[in-house]
Amino acid sequence: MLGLAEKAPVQASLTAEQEAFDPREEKKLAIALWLINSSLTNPDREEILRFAHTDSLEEASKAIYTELDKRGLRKVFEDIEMPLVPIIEKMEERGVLIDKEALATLSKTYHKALTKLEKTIFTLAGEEFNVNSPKQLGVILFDRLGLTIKNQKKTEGGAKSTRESELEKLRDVHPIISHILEYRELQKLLSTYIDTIPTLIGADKRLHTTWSQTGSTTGRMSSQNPNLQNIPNKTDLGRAIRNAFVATSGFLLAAFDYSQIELRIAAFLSGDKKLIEIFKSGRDVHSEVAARVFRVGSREVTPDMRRKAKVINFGILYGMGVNALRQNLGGTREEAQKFYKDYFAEFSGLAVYLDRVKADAARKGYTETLFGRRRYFEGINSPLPYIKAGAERMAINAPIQGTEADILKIAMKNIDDFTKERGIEGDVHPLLQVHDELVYEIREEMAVETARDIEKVMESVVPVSSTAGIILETHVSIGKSWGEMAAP
DNA sequence: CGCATACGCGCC
DNA sequence: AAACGGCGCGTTTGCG
Repeated sequence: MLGLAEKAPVQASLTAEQEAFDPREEKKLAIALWLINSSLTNPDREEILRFAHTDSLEEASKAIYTELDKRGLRKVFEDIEMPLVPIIEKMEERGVLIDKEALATLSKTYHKALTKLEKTIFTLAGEEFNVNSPKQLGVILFDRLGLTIKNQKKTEGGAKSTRESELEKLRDVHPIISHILEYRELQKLLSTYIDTIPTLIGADKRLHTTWSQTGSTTGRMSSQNPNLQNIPNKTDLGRAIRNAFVATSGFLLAAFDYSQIELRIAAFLSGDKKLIEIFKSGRDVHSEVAARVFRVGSREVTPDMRRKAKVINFGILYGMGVNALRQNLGGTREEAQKFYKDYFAEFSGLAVYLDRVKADAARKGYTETLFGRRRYFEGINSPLPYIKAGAERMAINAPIQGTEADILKIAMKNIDDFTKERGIEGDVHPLLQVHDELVYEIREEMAVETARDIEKVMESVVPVSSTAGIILETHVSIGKSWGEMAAP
């Protein structure tokens, strides 16, 4: 059947030199290359060789390190990324203990509820269909039941979207909607977490994710098989999954998170006087921002004013425009426009900074974090407005998210150093990194004391002289599981 | 049948 | 239309 010429294996043959090249050196090369061009996430050997237009790793090595120095990335490489390599290896090796029975219990409960919801949905729809299929669901909702949404969002492929934010608009229009939303939630929790995690547990009853040190364009880490950076936290049903992430006997879990770290970074990178003052005051940032934008006293801030301030505060970090702001706030375009204008009139230092980041990115082609990590932007000078605007949003976010990534990576190293200095490496094990949070397993009798020390180590990662006096406030909580943690 | 894509959604 | 940055992944669907 198969001719010999067909299906010839397209395997790149390894040269003797490539065979002999130290795998650890190759791993370092991959990291160096990613620092040079962070679009190349998780670069493989092929990418490394392609960069230097060679089939010799030795040659590629020279080219890559030369380029690393040329772009001023040596310090990021040596001081941030290299020390992290063995730490990540230890994290992968140790893994995190999973309470399989807890997940089995959840599975039973949620499957029962799911089946019940499905029945109700079929009754309300008047027929059976696959609720997991957006296509079939769309037919039921928009054709058979004739439900309509004004300004109905379309999907990439042109179909009427059934995503949550659209269904929310129909919640009060038809009783099937709330059931579908509940069904979606349970289905997601079961298929992605509750019924999948148990299949990935090792003989040691622990979950060993694979961490990617070079997994994002901004400097962040990523996690795969499974992704432990998106374990549910928002809803009670989802958060219950965290109860299954437990400490080994004789240990406790300790979670440390940097409070509002991205906004703090935006404050000191921009040098915005008022935002800096708010953080230095130690008060609630969203309330204080609301007070200033709406020109009321701190005590006169209503929950709705705070909510709006929170939306725009987060939006800033992502380069959000007026339209996206309106989308999030509800309300009219004019209201959103006024709010947007008032915000930047008040925080003018932030406005100037954001413009400067865009201008610098356009001029130089890249942005830099506090520590010099770079991200390049293909489309920053594109004649196509939407391409340029897209690149500008990424450019605004990159120094902020990237500085956060730098800080977390340095924190991991400094905590590792701290435990070695104390001679307690065997009592303090890093388990997880979730972008602004670190989770450790610490020997029970020393957990509280050590947690307080680690908290201080984290707050000292960047000297206040570099943060305009803003403290990188860190919160710690301790518990037997990731789901039931409390301040010590 | 395996694979890529569309869609949707979990986290920060 | 979309209009907000960064990830990984499950299910469905259509294709070869």
